[in-house]
Amino acid sequence: MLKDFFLGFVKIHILYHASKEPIYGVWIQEELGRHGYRLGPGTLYPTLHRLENDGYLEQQPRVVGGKVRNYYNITDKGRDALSEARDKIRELVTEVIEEYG
Amino acid sequence: MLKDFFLGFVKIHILYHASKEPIYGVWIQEELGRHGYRLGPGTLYPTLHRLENDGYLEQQPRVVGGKVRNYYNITDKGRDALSEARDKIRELVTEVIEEYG
DNA sequence: CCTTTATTATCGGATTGTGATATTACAAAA
DNA sequence: TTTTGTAATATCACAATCCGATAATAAAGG
Repeated sequence: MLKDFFLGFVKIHILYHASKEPIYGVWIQEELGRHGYRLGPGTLYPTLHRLENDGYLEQQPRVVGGKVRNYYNITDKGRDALSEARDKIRELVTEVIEEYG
Repeated sequence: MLKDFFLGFVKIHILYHASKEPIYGVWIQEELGRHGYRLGPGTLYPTLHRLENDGYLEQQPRVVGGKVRNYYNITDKGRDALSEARDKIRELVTEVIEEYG
């Protein structure tokens, strides 16, 4: 079910949060959990790496409480993708959900 | 880009249209094109087959103008998935797009 | 040291995505 | 009744992705 329909949603959530402030793995995992998306590390980290590899995010490791955390910031390309995603979401909403039409 | 974020959107569009009336390959391909989603037969048909295989759609072949067309209807499971998708879309909208918040 | 805790990394196999190409089946034309 | 045209669907092959399970890392506290 996640895979079938909602992994794109998850990626857009990630871009959105990264556009507000730097994020890191465990934090975004919990944030996604609050939205009902439960993904394990085997899905989460490859996804972050791919978003980075494809140029949507960039890494910025920091030491916090003695532990290294890989913070991610959104890139310009990521902002563009987020902007396009917003358009597509609006379209989807007006098509599929009547109340916003 | 399609693959990275929007294939779930495409599948939800398909479920939505199949919930309104029976659809078939070329028609939904053109309909998706109107929304800016261009997918070739190598993506479209396996996607339809998978949706059928997973129980979201069911086939109903008809002969139209002498040609066989595989019409697809949505199933109960498909309606459930569409309903869940609507919830997730609402959530995504209020989170990612301020004007609907 | 050893243990705990937080965080990130990797592995393996099944599934999926996709461009290119082939197939089907009927209609119309020859 | 063979050939040609055409709308629609099917398949192939290979790369990319998904994801549970498991491992690795590194610092803090004992």
